[in-house]
Amino acid sequence: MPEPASSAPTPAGEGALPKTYDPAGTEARWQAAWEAAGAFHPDPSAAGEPFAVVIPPPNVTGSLHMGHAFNTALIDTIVRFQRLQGKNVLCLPGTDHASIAVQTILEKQIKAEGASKEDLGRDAFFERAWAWKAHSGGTIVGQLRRLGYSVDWKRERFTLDPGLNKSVVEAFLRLHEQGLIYRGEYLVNWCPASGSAVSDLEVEMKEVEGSLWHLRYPLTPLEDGPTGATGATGTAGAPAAAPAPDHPNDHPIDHPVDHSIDHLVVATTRPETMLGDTGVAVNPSDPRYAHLVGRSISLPLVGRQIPIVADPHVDPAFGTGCVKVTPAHDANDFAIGQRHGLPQITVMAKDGSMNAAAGRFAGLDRFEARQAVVAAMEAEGLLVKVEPHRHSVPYSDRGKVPVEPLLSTQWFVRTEPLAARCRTALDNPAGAEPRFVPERWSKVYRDWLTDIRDWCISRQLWWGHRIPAWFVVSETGGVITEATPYVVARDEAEAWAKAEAQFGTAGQAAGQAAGAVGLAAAQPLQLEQDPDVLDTWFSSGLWPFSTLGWPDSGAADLAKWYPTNVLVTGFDIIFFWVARMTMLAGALLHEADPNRTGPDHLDPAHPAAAAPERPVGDRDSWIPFRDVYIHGLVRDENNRKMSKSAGNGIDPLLLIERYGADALRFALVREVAGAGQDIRLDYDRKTDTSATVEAARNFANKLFNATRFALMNLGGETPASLGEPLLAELESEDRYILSRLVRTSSQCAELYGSYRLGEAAKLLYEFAWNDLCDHYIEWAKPRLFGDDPAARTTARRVLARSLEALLVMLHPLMPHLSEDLWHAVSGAEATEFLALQRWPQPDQQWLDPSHESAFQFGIDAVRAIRNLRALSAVKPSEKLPIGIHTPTAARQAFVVANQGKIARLVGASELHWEAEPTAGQLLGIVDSDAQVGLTVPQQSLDALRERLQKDLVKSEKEIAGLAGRLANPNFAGKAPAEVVAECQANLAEAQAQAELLRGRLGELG
RNA sequence: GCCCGAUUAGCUCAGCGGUAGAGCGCCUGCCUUACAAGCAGGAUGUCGCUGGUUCGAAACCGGCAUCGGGCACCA
Repeated sequence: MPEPASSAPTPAGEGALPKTYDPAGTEARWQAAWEAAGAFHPDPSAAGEPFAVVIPPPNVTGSLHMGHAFNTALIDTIVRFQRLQGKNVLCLPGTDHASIAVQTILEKQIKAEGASKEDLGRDAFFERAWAWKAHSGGTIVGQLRRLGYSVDWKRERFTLDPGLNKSVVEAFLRLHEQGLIYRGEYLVNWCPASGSAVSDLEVEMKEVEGSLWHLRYPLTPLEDGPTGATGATGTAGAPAAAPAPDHPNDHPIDHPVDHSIDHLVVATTRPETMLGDTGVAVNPSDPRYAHLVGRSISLPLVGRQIPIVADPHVDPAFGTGCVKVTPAHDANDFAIGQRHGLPQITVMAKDGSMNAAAGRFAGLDRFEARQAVVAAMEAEGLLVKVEPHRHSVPYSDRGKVPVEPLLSTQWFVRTEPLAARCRTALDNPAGAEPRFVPERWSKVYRDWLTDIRDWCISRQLWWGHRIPAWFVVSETGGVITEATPYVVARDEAEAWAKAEAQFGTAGQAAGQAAGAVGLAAAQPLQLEQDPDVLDTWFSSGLWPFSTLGWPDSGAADLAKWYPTNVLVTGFDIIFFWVARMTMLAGALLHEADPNRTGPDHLDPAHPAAAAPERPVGDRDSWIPFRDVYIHGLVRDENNRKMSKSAGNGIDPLLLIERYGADALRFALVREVAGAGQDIRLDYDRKTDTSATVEAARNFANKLFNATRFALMNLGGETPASLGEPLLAELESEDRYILSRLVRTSSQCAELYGSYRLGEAAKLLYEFAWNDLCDHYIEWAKPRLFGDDPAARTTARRVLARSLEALLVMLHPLMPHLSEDLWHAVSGAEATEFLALQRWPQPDQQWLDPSHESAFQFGIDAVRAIRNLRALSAVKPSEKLPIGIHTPTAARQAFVVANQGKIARLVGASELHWEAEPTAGQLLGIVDSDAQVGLTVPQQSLDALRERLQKDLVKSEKEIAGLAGRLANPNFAGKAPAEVVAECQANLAEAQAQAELLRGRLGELG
């Protein structure tokens, strides 16, 4: 016995064995053993087809929930299966720094201490952040280990570690060089709570009950109206001036031009933004207002003269058909403003309060300002009405407050060229890249890549990758503005070099070095690194290659394992993550060329360079993963998505402690049969129990006991020492289980390989519980318990083979249990691992459906007898004479050959067989060709009669259906011949059975 | 508004052209020396509704209903 298996089954004779499996000790032991042996630390130069998965790095925001356990169970099942296929498997773990989420947590903590991050300063803040990372990351890694994740911990990465920072900087630099990153002032989603810009994806629309305020905007009288004011909108006048004469419908006759209009009414959900209005827009084809286009409005409360412009965006049917235009605070207005050259006036500060441009409202919070503006308008008699209005408001995912569209200078990734490349890959005629499983998600992915908007990647945060751009602040008076020139560089030294080359005057380098030495240069060069950091998803987007060593293309891991084989993740991050990875890979690895010069050249001396890896020239092989397996979410007992924020998450460790990691894993995977569908976990919060996981735990225990039984009956032998079963010596149940084994091993491999993991789990469950335990072992017991050495050896061989193969196949799903039991059964050294064995290759000769069906008759006959016994009043323990009646020679032979086994299984004092039943027996029907009979006192026949009646009704119903079908000439004419034949056979069978049933009923009276 | 799922036994879900399955639960009986976390036997469904295609539909197509999700969004 291997030492690690202290609580594992031990061969008979070593004293009392536990009757139940105790997962806790076993799981911890094997996790330690695997890791100590480096079992999952692959060598890129080793042989074997590469198979790589990078795990979705969990955020270091606390601990993992059931969704992570689910993802882990799926990935680990896949990679363990591939390892059993003999591939050189890398499964790379890591965690994500989650800028905004972690910073939010930390700031909350700091605030609770009565301070701010500015009070602490960057250095002290980072100390806290890294301490937090160590704590949370440690918890997470501990949880992943506890699940038995077969990842390579030596390659564990963190998105903010130095290696990944190098990738991030390099990626930024190259994208910038390619013109795919730009900086500029645009309207961005501003989260006042976190004080940062966020991307479109981090904004969630929420329906709220708001109000629609109708405000009166007086027209500036013509004589006062500085006609020059309309000059800026000159372009707008042209299309709006006269409705096209060839579109008479555009000019309804019941809208006579009203020259008495002296004001317009606009409707808004955000009255406070009126302070920043720079125009009012109407639809160009709206006859009510066409004549006013070009006139001016005197903006109330502010007094600014703003033009009336004509813009097709305005829906004449909504409200009054007049829209106030606030280009600096609304995306649509921004676009209108651009089209008409309207100024952009920002009236809010970055903390969500009103700024100086808001005049007397300055300093008020945006929501206070809303009330104040409404009150002021009302006081001036300009509030026409207020209507309740249900509408969507953009909320910040993290900050949980409405985002403010705000003009701000930020960095952006130009996404369209990247998205176009991804769309092309998806349209690859040789097969979509990546291939989504289930396929329907590719549509979601494509839709998002179509009409994509640029990606704002800068964040006004501290925790994250600092943007590798240095501003030449000496060019703009020592401050950073939108106009400040900058250089993008790998580090500060390179930044200085670049800046000098572009802007340099002699001496600034010395100035930098010496600091205090003031040179007489009129304008010494001053550099200042951008204080902002990058969106976390920018670094996550590099994950499949940054973790493998990119941009160092001499990296052996990159050469061996890129592109990875499959990405396994939830549908909720297809946009955030999957699409970002493919887009960034497209920009950074698309041109991958082994001959390129510079730091990326592949050193021909490196072993990876010579290894015959997958062809680099493969079309679109830059796509970082061949398959994307999208799984559902874990929902709670009330069908709600489990999440931290909803507070309904379940710590997987609770269930692991109660049932074991293998049980939890098996339960999660078994539930996933319909790939991509959400799974519901029936978790009882009061008792911390789950029937689903409990069932899996019971399955684990069943396997444990089956192995215990085997060990007690293999006489200390192992599959290897016993040798292969010999075909000539096999008995019915041997033929049955071996044939089932051949089919199960190939079906199961097919299911695992095509990500139908739930089906694989169910298949193995049935094979183990039904075929092996219920049927094989029970039928083989007489030989195993008997004293015929030859027969016993054959049964031992078959049992040992089948059980060992089962444990291998089960290993991806229940790694610890299978590893433990495999050691016990195989007698393998403690230094050997099931995890590194090969998928079973049972002898194809064993496959024999005719033997399977022959044995199935035995199963059916036993069941029929047991059923009959249950109906009779005979005590279960009482042995009695039993007969099996069948005219078929093969079946008679089967009964003869298995007489003792069957007698044992049905509690027969004597088992006889005859073609026809003898009189005086209580008879049960197996099928039209076989009956079973008990010799019992004629009592309690009512139950039997009832049963037979029921069967007869069923039979007759079947006959009616089948006969009806066959009577239809179209059926006989059009259905395939084999279907018709089958139908006829079924009918004959049903008729024969009905005949027997009637006979029995007749006898019973 | 656009797109996508789901609707099958009491519950959770498979099945996706040949006439309905599993697990749990339920009923009955068993401490049968691997396992009561077990064994044996059993019951349970007009497969959401409605048209159509087909010899044949739970499955394929159209419509409807209910539930859920995603995207977009007019002040």
